[in-house]
Amino acid sequence: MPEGHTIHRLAADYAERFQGQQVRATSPQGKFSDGAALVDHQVLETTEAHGKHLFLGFGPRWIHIHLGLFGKLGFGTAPAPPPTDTVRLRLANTDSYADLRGPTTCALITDAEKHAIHDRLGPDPLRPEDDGGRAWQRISRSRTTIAALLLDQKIIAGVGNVYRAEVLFRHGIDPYRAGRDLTRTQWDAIWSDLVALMREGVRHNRIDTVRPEHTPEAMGRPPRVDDHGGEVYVYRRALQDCHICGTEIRTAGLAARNLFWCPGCQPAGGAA
DNA sequence: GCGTGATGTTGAA
DNA sequence: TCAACCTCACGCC
Repeated sequence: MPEGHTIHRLAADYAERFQGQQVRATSPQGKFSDGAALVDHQVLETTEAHGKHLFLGFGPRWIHIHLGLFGKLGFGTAPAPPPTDTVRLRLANTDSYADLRGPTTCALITDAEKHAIHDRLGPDPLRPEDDGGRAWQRISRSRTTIAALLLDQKIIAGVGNVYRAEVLFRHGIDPYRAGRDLTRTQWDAIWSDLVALMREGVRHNRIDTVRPEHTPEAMGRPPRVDDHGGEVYVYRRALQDCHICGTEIRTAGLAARNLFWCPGCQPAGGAA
């Protein structure tokens, strides 16, 4: 279940196992048989991620992968077991295999098509050359809520529902505040925080957003068991008490997703 | 075994 | 705003 950090991690995982080598490519499920046939026995030259989009470079063509909500990648050591019939794409070499299941997108594309995808994505906190200033130009002019803007991949690429909720909490910002009512200073702090949080996410392959001084150990609470594996302040903690101020965490639908926030720490119209 | 929901996006209404 | 799509893990019977 992927936000941008997962995709960057997967790009590195593919590279580590297959880059510079010929791969065997198959589509046991059959939905990508033509594409797999075209890259079978080709060398995987490079891998790349932009936001939640993953690109595997085979000469002039790319495999474009988007996991969507359900997509999963499983890596393993050879010998690969017989694939189940939900495997959209299996890459394999003598040492490793990688099984892709349930992606929203798995398609062979040209360089031009890849460029078009980059062009419609905003800056990605995990791409070193990307710049949050580009996002600010859109946000500072928008009447849309900051919570909706953070999920808009045209504005900022790679942030998903967990990072959205958590970064707004960390900066004490009411999710319903309009983009144009943020200050440049607040946005710069959010962007640099996302850069740091998502880099940690790539490193540990999970989302942890709780500051050291707020960990259960530091606050004398029992160890946290968040069902998604990371330590967070508000994501999926509806009706539980905020660890910082004790207010009940709230949830509501926003931009077709479940939003979580603490009304105490993120007051409406409040200063951050 | 069945129903539900999930870290996402697109396209039609 | 809503349905559609893709898969799987979990809770409940």
